[in-house]
Parts: sequence; C-alpha cells; structure tokens
Amino acid sequence: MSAPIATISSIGKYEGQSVTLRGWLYNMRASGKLLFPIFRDGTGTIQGIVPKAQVGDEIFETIKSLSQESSVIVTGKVRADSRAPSGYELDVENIEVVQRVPTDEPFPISLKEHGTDFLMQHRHLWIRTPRQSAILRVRATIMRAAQEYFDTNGFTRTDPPILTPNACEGTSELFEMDYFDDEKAYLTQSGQLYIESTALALGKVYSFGPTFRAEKSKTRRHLTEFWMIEPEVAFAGLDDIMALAENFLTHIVHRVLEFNSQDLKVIGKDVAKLEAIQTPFPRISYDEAHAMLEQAYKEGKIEHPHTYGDDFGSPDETYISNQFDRPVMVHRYPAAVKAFYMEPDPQDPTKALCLDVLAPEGYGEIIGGSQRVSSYDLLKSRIEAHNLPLEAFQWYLDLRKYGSVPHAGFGMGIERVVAWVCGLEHVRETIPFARTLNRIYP
RNA sequence: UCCGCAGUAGCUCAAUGGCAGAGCAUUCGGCUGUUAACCGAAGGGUUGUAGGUUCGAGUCCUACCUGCGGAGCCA
Repeated sequence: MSAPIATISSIGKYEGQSVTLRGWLYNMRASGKLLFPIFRDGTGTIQGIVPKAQVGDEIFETIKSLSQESSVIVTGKVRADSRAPSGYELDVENIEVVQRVPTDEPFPISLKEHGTDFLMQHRHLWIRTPRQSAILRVRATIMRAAQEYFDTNGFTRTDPPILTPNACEGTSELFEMDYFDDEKAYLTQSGQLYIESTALALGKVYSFGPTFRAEKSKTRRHLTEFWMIEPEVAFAGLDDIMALAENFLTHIVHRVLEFNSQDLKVIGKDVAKLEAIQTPFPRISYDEAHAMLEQAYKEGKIEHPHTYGDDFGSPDETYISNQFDRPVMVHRYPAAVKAFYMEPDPQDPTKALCLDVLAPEGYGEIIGGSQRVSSYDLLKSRIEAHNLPLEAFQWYLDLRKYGSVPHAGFGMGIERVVAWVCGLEHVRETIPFARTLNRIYP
C-alpha cells in the first residue's frame, strides 16, 4: 500500500487519487455482488464501494465477512459522488484487517436505539458513534476557545490545588479522603479562594480544571465531577466581570460556529440560535427578575409563586431564561442567599454584587460570579457569622490585610455550556466519562 | 433526603390474570447503488431479587435491589 495516508475529513483534496485510510468499519450494506462498507477514522465517515467483479473474490469475501468496528487499513480511489452525504466515496482497491471483531461477541452499540443505562455502561464504546464524537469535538473547541480568550487578553493561568484542607465555601458536600496519617483532605469544589490570591499577585488570572461536588443531585444539569474555568481580576468590580462574561461567552460560541459547523449538523443543533448570541446580553437585577416571576405567576405561566428574598429555583431560572434569545445576566441577589465572600452593594447592603448567567432554552446557570469582599473586618465578621473556622481562613484574610483591592471573578461550568451549545438533553453526554450520583463505571 | 416512572432475548420494546412475542443484532441464503437498505430462514428466555394472593402471575400485593426523571443544592 504505497498510497498516501489520508483522513476522511480532508479527503476531498485527494479526489481522483488512491489513498490509504486507517480506521474502523462503521456499518455495511450489501446488494448481491456489491458491498457498501462505511468506514470511520475519527474525523468522519465515508462509504466504500466494493464490486466483486472488480476487486476479486478474496478482497470481496474479506470485506463481506467483516463485523462492525473491526479495525482496518483500506486503500481506494477517492471519487466525488452526489449520492454520498459527505460528497465523496471510496472505490476500494485493497484492505488489510488489523483486528476482526468476533461475531459471537459483536460490537454492542448497534445503529438502533439504546437506553441510557446501556449506553452509559458502554460509554467507552458509545463515544465511537458519530453524534458522541461530534459532541466531544465541540467540547474541545469550547475548552480551547475559553483558554484562548483569557490567554490573549492578558490573563495568566494559575491552577489551584485539587486537594484542599477544608471546604472553600463551607456549604457544599465534599469528597473526603485520608491525607496520610492524621489529616483529612477534600477534593476541590472551587478554586476561587486560591485564585483570589494569585490575582493579587499577577493581576488578571484564571484557573481551569476539574471540580468535585458530592451533593446527591440527580438532574440533567449535574455531575459530581465537572470542569470549571474561573477568571479573577484585581481592581475590578461587578460591571467589569459582567462585560468580561458576555465577551467571553460570545467568543466561545463564535469559535464553535467557526470550527464545528459539521459537528453541529450531526448533533442536530439549530445554528441560528447560536448565531443570535451577540453582545450585549440582557442584564436584569434580582428585583426585576422577581417582578417578572410575580407577573408570570399571575398569568399562570409558572406553577409556584416566587418568594421575595429566596434564591430562584430551577423552574424560575428556566422561565427567566426563556424570555430571552441569548444568555441573561441576573445581578444583585439578596446577600442572605449568597456566599459569605461576596461584596455588598453600597447602594443597598442587603444585596450582593453578584451575577448569575442563565443560558437560553432552559439550560440553567452556566456562570456564577461576584465582586469579593475587600474589607478585612467585614470578611472576618462574615466568616464568623457563617460559623466557619477562622483559622482555616487566615491565609484568605491575609489577602485583605496586605494591599487589599476590589476584585471580582466568576466560574463557568464547561459541561453546561457544552450542553447548551449542542442542545443536549443531559450533561452526561458532554464529558468523555461522566461521574454521576449512581455511576462511576467505566 | 423527598416525589414520580421503569426493570421481559445481546439491544429496543409488546403480551385483558390463561401457550413467552416482534424488530434490530448474530448465523445461513437471495439481491450490482444501498442510505439505521431490503427479502427469506435459523438459533437465542431463571420476565431484576425474595416472599405472598390465586386452579393459574410477566401481569395483582409486600419488601428489597438497580436505573431513570424531577425537587432541594449548585456550575
């Protein structure tokens, strides 16, 4: 096989030439002495044409007996064909079988429908299917675009530790483990407190890594292990990070539109909804959002009334986000329902200088952030009021002792963004191997 | 933790309390342009587990197990 090695996604440039593809048999149809094997190589799929009269008995029988997902090295001539979905077909000339899938134990993921449990139990194989591969490519673009945005806007990446000595916020359920002989360690649930310190060292920073929540949530929006990207900016306030959040999200969506149009097509996402994502994003205060919900309840559009002062529930967030065609930024929640480190609004100290970004189409909160308390005394009293161990937060208080400045940041959950951008039912499809309440296999 | 739904062939699902079924997958046969191809045939079952009601339970009752969806909490 002396033909050049090609990939399916860029096979068009070899039209009329013989090429070698390395991949797997995705599916095969047959019509008497004519075979239609479909090959995939991780970049796409292409249909091969195998007429018995032209390839000879040996090659014909070799291909005819191939089972789904057998690995092959196949050589053939690239031919443009209007009947092919991708525009090209491969007139097979030769094939080398790398490994034959045994027919008494065929590839489990057939092309028919499967249930969630079965697919998740075979996630290591499920990711070979075109839709799942497309989602993982979109995820990769989103992660790359997110880093690219910060890297090209003066941010320095500073990753916080994954093993932490205590609860960052003192609220969420944490995964606990032994740390050598007589200490406990916890998997990080947010790197925020740590990047506040790197922000005061480097100015504009971000972190990007896995985050763990041991909460027993089982909804389409929750994973116990998920990836979060968090910027933190010194000398910045709420307005600054609201502007940052909308520019950041817009950049990400544009990059996906630029690089993944074919994947979005496979996934079945309406691209027009993504093209509508442009700055500025609508901004509403908590009070305005509450008024919206009150009106909606009067009109019978939501089931339960929203109590002023409470955080928004999932159905509330869905209703609010459905009123807009792009992400909506809700700001200035009551301080009482938010974390202890959030700066009070000088105009109304009962409110926090915070924001939630709610994705369109009911995908919920994709970004949460705030301006941080910069006063030593206020932060200390907040820690005490929340019954948090002061000694554990001593280093955090130091940031307010040695050159404290106003600073702000947010965290964005990658999986929820992928789910929103792709239009998926569930975040478990947005990560190669989802960790959920009832599943840690494979 | 609470509320709801489900569990039958490798997979997706049927079966009024009365003989355990179909499609896909697999094997064999047919078909030279198929698009989750199609046509014919074959093999494939401890109906999640344990108990109970009944002449008779996949079906009704109880408990448990597993999974799914939602709430709360969060990104």
